[in-house]
Amino acid sequence: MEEVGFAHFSAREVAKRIGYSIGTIYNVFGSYDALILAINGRTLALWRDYLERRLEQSQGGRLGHAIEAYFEFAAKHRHAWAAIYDFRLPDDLSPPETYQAQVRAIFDIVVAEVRAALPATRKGEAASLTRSLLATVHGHCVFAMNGTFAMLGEHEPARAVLDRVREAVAS
Amino acid sequence: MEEVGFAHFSAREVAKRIGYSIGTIYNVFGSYDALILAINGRTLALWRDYLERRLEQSQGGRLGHAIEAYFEFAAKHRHAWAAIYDFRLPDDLSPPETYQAQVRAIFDIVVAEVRAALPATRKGEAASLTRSLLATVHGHCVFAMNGTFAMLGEHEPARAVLDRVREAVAS
DNA sequence: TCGCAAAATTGATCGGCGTTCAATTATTTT
DNA sequence: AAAATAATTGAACGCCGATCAATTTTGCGA
Repeated sequence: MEEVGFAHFSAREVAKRIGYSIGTIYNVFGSYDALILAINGRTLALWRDYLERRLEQSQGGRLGHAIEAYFEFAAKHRHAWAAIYDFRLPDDLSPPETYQAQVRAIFDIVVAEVRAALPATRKGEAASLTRSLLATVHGHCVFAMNGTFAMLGEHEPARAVLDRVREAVAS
Repeated sequence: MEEVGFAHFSAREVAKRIGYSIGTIYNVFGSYDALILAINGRTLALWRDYLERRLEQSQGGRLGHAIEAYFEFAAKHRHAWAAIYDFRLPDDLSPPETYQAQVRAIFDIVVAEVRAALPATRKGEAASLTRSLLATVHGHCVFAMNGTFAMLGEHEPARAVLDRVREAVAS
């Protein structure tokens, strides 16, 4: 996935590379979708690790470092990161609980940082504000990675989104 | 595309539905990627029309109406809208100029609204701020459409993003 | 109207994909 | 060693994007 990206990823190629047959892949994962979900879940775990390590070695400006971690991970693992969003389950299915837990684990890390950055009177907004700020950072990261920002003449997406986050926390 | 979504879209099915053979599709569009680009370009045009009409019948709170238009269009044309972002050209290619012009046309409409909402002293920031706010709205729309917000307990994404936009314009 | 060059259209063919499942091989248990 | 269980295989199916020689349709000058 990392190498070829979501569009050119194939279960057959996975089988070839690990020295098993295509049938074994299906015995283990059950379906193509489940294989993708397993890979994306693993990517989320790597992403959380990356974020945690990046925050460990951070003293001040922790929100800024969290944003940098978001952009850096997406840049270092373009294809694997994009696959998280390129893949969509059929409308009538939800991701497995283990997958949802991975998403919430990343969310929880960021909530703690946002809450710490908020004045005492606003700490109750932390969860709601974090959802919004994650979406904000994600939007900037998407436009940075897919060329939309380049098309519109934006060359400092990380700085732009940090401005947005600071405004929201300070408002 | 509208009907089956990017993942299940196929040039062969298009040929079947319009009563031509697969070969003719390739003679006209040249490649699968070019066909997708043509469809996505058309979706962008529909999107711009939708935005323009929505702003025509708007007196005050025009930025709010623009955001609503973003969300409404994405919801009304889920699959076609998602296809704009699901499709990625090979890394060494840029979208054709006509496609880029469609993107800029939408951008220009929003810049005018942002500029109008900005105090005189800040109108110079309009372009840069609009790029950032478009990314902000896009991020919220993505999380609303792909279930991330539902997973995290956010049920009013449009309200949240309007808060962000107002903060940025008023900051 | 006819003949013919240019343009448009076709669909068989190729290699590759997700998916299935009867057959086979390997492992464990008795 | 034999039987039972588990793991693995890969041919077969229908679909896909892509190609291109063969065919059909169109346009136009004589």
